[in-house]
Amino acid sequence: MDSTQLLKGVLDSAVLAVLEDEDGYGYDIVRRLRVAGFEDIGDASVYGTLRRLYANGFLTSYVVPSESGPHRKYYGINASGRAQLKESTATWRTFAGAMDRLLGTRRGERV
Amino acid sequence: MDSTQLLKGVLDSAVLAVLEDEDGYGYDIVRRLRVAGFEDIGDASVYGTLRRLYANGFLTSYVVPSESGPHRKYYGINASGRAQLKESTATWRTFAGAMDRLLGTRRGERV
DNA sequence: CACAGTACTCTGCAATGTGTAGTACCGTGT
DNA sequence: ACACGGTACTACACATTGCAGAGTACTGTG
Repeated sequence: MDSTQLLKGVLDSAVLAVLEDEDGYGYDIVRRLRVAGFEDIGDASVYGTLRRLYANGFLTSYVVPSESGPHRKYYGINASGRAQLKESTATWRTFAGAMDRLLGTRRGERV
Repeated sequence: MDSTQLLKGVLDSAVLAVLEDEDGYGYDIVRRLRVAGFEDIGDASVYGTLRRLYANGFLTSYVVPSESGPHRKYYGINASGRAQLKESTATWRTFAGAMDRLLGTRRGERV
C-alpha cells in the first residue's frame, strides 16, 4: 500500500498537469492532487516540488493576499513548463505501456 | 529522457513479473527487462533489487554452474512473491489510472 | 597471454518524497 | 481578550532506492 516510491519522477508531471488546468497555490494543489487520486500525498512533497519546478524555470509565481487566512503563493505554468509536461507525458506513456505489458494489465482486465 | 525516478517502486514489480514468467539469473533478467522496454536499466539496480526481494522472502535462489562462464545465481518467485506481485500490480493500476486521467492519456489516445 | 564477454558483489552518491516542527494569519467561541 | 482550529508556507533531517564505478572471477578466442 506504500505508493511513496511510485510518486518519484511522477509528482513533477502531476503538478504541472494540475497547473496546466489552472493556476493554483500549494495548499490548493495538494487538495486537487488528492481528489485526483493521490490521496496519501504529503504537503511537504508538493511544496518541495513547486519550489523545484520554479527553480528550474517551469513556473511563474505571484503572491495573492487572502481575505480568509495567510497570503497565497500562486504558481502558473509557462511555455517551458508546458514543453516539459509534454515531454514527461510522452515518457510516462512509454514507461506505463511497458509496465502494463509486463504486468499483463491488458490480458487480465477483461472485467 | 531520464526515467530513472520512474523506476522507483516499480522495479520490484517488474522483476517479480519477469520471474513469474520463468526463473532467471541476474544478468539474464537485465536483458529481459531491457527487451521489455526498460532499455536504460542498470545492472546494479537489478542485482540490488534481487537481493532485496530475496531478503524480503519473495524469492528462492539456487546456484547453477555454467559451461560457458561463471556460475549463475538463479532466482524463482515463491508464494509470498506472487502475493506481493498481485498486490503491487493492483497498486500500480490504481496509480497509473490516476496518472492517465491527470495527463489526459485517454482523451488523446482514441482507444 | 591478453582480451572480450559473462556474471556477480560492494561502495558511495544523488534524487526525491515524508514527517515533524515552526511561523503566521484569520475567524469563532467563551 | 484569549485560546483554538483551519489555512498556508518554510526548513530540516531522514529513508528509500536506482546507478555509476571498481573489483573479482570464469570461459573461450586470437
